[in-house]
Amino acid sequence: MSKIDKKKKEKKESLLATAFELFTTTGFNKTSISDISKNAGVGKGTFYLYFRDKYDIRNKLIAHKSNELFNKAHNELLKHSDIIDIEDKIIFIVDYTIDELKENQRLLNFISKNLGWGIFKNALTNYSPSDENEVSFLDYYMNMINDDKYKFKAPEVMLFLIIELVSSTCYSAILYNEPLSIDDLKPYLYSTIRNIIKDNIID
Amino acid sequence: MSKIDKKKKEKKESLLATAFELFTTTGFNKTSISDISKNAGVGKGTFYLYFRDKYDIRNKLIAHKSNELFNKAHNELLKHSDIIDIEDKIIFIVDYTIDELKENQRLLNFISKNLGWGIFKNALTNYSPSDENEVSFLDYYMNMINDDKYKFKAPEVMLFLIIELVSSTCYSAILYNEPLSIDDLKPYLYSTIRNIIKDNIID
Amino acid sequence: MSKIDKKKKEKKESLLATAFELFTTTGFNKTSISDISKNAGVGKGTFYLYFRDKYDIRNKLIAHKSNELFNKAHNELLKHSDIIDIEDKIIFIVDYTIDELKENQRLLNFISKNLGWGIFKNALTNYSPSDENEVSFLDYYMNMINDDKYKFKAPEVMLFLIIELVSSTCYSAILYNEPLSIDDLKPYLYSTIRNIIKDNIID
Amino acid sequence: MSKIDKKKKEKKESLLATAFELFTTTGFNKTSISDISKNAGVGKGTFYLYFRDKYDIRNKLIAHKSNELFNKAHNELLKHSDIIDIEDKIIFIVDYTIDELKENQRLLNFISKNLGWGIFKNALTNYSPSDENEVSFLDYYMNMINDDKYKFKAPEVMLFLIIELVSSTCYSAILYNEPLSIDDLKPYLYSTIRNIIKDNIID
DNA sequence: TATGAATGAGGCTTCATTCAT
DNA sequence: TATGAATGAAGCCTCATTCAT
Repeated sequence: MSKIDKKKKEKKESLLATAFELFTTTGFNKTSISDISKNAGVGKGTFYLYFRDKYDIRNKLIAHKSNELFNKAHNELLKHSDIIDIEDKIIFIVDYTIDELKENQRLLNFISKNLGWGIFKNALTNYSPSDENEVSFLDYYMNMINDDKYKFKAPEVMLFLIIELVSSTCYSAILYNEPLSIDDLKPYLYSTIRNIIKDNIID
Repeated sequence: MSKIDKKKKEKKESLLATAFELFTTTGFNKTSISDISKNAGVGKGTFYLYFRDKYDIRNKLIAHKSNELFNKAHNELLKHSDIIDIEDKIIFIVDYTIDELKENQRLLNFISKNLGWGIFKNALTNYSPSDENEVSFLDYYMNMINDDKYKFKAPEVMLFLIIELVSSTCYSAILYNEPLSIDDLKPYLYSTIRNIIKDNIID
Repeated sequence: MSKIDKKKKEKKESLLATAFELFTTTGFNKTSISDISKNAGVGKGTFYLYFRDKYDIRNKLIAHKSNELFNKAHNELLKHSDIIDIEDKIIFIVDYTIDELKENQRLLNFISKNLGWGIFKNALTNYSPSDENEVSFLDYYMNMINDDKYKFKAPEVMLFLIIELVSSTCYSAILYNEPLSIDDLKPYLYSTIRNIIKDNIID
Repeated sequence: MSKIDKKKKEKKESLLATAFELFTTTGFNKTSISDISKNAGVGKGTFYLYFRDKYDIRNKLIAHKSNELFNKAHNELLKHSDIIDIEDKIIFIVDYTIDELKENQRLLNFISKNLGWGIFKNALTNYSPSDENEVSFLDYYMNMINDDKYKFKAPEVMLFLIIELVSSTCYSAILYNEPLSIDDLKPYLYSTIRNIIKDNIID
């Protein structure tokens, strides 16, 4: 990579990092492009060389951060060869992700406020891993489904239900302990998830 | 009520109605207080006599509209004396509400974007019915729980799970048919809800 | 007129006067709305209460200034009851106007750069004199034509040719003495104008 | 010409052609140097190697295009050896040029908006024909004057009057048919031109 | 010569809020 | 109470120009 390309990448990453920082502390609406540029140490015009507008950089951040999150969980799962059932695998990933978000509440806040099924799917589907170690989550999920000993009626719906349930309940539980703490919530949540999965098995 | 008080109420209601109209068509961010006042037929300064700012009127709208929604469902349920089990009652309310939102997607859009468990609970708890016919949803729900033949471990958590699951999945399904239409989703959804309830029964 | 209306009129006129001042000294392109507001002693937002944008205020200025100019000439002509022929009348008006512009080169610069037949006609036709002493130039001209002892083939074309000829040649002659001074140009110009008029007489 | 010089000329001409294209379609103000460079297929910095700024390239374009126009008319006139009188020659050139502009209204728009006597004379005087076939219009005109059977009082003033009259009236007539179409205007225009010329003859 | 990334001044416009009437 | 004129901060975005490569 040439010296110029390296500088370009640096700038872009500086902008992304700064935007994330500001979005999660100050809030998306209250963060201006001016703020982002200034804090990233680049000119205001430079922002527009890399992103169309505030929404553009936000969407790219969501895609990036979501995938990062799932890749971490995925890599962790790989280390546990004893987890075989899909139920257990999904619970593991959910649990790992929840714990991550518990540690990084700003990330949770940012993702939750912005991540619906639409953007989520879009982010995970369109995301082309630039790093070899990255894995498309949807591919990974479908492989998991296919490798399982059971067949499922509607795996996509199953994923949809689980993701929406987890993301919306965690938001409130982790950030506000409302109506109960995340640790207290977990048993109910996981039991519900297992039920969703069982419901989907074709006998 | 004096003539002056009537005029005051009229103005306030005109502002609320206009704000709802504009929030749901133009969007919250793109609606200015100027727009609201102008369309409500009152002066811009008048807005500030009744509401602190845009967020204030939005929150009041959410509380109002949410409760309206649940009251409609509640009144409808009263007509069905044959529905006795709490499972069936809850499904009935959810189903009725979903159908309402299907018919009024602008309302869905407005509420979903803004309604998390926090605001929801706040809205439903703090809402003091100004009309005799209105009923506090939380009171109503707790009565339903107590009247049932079963006892439940954590009724609030149960409600939390159901509300979050329903509201987040419906948003995507009704508005975008993603990942499937609301009618196709219903069986999965209701089955999951029944499981959540069953899980909570104390044997 | 109420106190408020008086203040409004004051602001508007301050903006118009300042804009004219800046357009004619600094140039239209180099004048920003910020400049106009600041120099007019009003807030930037106030500008937008009275004018849509820079082009709006410019057009209103052109209409206003053009009519002012012609009204002066008209009023002067009224004092010369000995000028009877339309040829003489037109020459008088042209001559008077040229002399005015000679004294007010900034006005000339402003009008010439912006005044084509289209805007000119528009300005003079649509201009509704708010002052009793003002007269619509086009009405005035057509009256002159009708009152004359001769009939004319195409009075509008005649006016068109004269206006375009005068305005375009004066610009260069007055402002730059190119290719000759306005005083040296006058004989040629007036002779040409008389020829244009004679050409149009229906025998 | 070396290969490098040829490439340089290519770039310059590409810039000129692109600028003309953009100025006449998008408008001078709305065309940025970025647009010009990009569409010309060269780097933005390259623009500054050949032109000082946007005004510089515009002026060069005016000079170039104006002369091109008159050269075409001149070459056409050469084919008509039967046109001898200066009156007829001038009318021929004017008529030919008007017809050209009628066919190329974008060119008319571009030139008219920018071409006053000052720039015009500048363009035609300073223009050093780089091509052998090109002729300096002013030289050509003065030759025509000297060769004629009559002597003229002020040939330059005569030219000035004619050019300003034609260019300002044509703009409105060709582009907007205001106040009449160019074809309807021609008789009045040519008659006026002939009068201007006759007025200038020294008996 | 040629490039195009980087800059930041500067323009336009909106809008929440105030306050004199 | 009710109004809406006035404000100016703040946001967005463009673009001429420079300069390291």
